[in-house]
Amino acid sequence: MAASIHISLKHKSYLREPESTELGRKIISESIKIIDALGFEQFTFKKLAAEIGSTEASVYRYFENKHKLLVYLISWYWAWVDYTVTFQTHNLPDPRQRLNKALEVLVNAGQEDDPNVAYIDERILYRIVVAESSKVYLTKEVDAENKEGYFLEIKKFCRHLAQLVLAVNPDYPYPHALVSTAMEAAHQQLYFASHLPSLTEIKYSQHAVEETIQFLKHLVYSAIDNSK
Amino acid sequence: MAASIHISLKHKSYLREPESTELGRKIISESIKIIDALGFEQFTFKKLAAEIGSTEASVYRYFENKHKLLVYLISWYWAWVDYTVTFQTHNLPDPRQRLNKALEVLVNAGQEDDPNVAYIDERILYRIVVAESSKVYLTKEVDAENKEGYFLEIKKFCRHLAQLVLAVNPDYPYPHALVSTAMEAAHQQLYFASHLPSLTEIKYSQHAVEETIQFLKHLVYSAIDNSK
DNA sequence: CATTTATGATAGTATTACTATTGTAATTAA
DNA sequence: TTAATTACAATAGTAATACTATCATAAATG
Repeated sequence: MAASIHISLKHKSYLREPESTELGRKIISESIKIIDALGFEQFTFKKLAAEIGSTEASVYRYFENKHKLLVYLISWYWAWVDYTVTFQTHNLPDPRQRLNKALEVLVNAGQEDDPNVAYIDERILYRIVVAESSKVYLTKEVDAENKEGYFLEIKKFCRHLAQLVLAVNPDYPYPHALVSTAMEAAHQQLYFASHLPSLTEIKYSQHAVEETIQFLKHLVYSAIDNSK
Repeated sequence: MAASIHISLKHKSYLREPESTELGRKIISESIKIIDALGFEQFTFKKLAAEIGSTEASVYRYFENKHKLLVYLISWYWAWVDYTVTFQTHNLPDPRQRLNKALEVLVNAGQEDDPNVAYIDERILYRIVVAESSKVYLTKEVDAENKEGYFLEIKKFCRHLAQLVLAVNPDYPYPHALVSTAMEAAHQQLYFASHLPSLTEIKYSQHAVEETIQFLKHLVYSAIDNSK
């Protein structure tokens, strides 16, 4: 198990920093469990407050609304994945090895003993990311929230992956489009495997993650190696 | 302009068939406009009823809730795209030509004079599909709704595209995963181009559609042609 | 020791997401 | 032609949601 780390976000989707207080950390850890159990639509601050033995009003002192809490969780996740990829590719000399490892982390994140944080269960958070993450930007407020910097972490990770792609082939013309597609596909294919299996060849089993990695690697390298 | 067509769905996301009455058709056409204008979260049956000069209770006789109305709209869209692809590829002899055309329709749908239906504005519906379609299956009810057949249309179109892929190369191992990825990517890349431009090379302009088609064709054919 | 800060307790509001009932005009069936 | 069905509008009402506001108090800080 890696040493304890601290992930800090570049924006303020929160009103008060949740990492800094006991109540704040309970809000994070318990909201992860409830969103996973009920889905984001059925998740309310009232249910959360009841679960942590606090009140709605107290939760509202940390986050303006549940959407901003989701933004926080998803941003935290991308910052954490970015850190994990940096960490895991650190000593790999070959660009292909680095991209391989990055894709493995992208699909596998939350399954292994990556760097972790005590009050966040990355495995459950990963399920939330798979099922709920597109809801953070598929709203009418996307442009305003983008200006506030709410998507800096996902953009940073996208840039990071795109650089790994360009290190393999500097002539590939769509590095960001390719990796943003792969980032979404990683989660979607796992979701399809367990809920809409006729949309994918990936089988819902203990090998789903490996199959998804295989699919993504084939997709990504076929595209990269087929340029110039 | 193609002859008027009738799209009928295989499931009953509705309580009463909206195509069969004046009020039903008004519910469909006006809900498309309001969801596009306000986003799905801000859309309510009360606002819809006010706009069409009816009442909430009357709208509830057609759809149990707004989620099922969205399921109806998105299902209708996929059935319509499937029909359009069938129509447009009908006389093309070469498998690559057919797959090309299918990808063009996928990205372009709603921009051209495809087969249409009087009370549905396909261009506006297309914007809804881009921004809201993943919300139909990213819910806790996905398995129950899948059993009800709510996703038959998207699955059918996925199967259709996968067959076109296999006609090009029968040895490609992930036809469904590839086309479900492409279906999502088509919409996502257009959305990113206009709201999160650093996630893609596609520029928000009158050429965004063409650039997306280029990207997708490169992605799909690289993968297909790199097998066996 | 004074004061700020964090939280809890409680109350209240507007909106949402419905359900139920009733009256009536238009269709359809006998 | 009349009787029965249906489609819809009008109205009322409920429980839950998504907040906002106020006040008291305990704990931390200066």
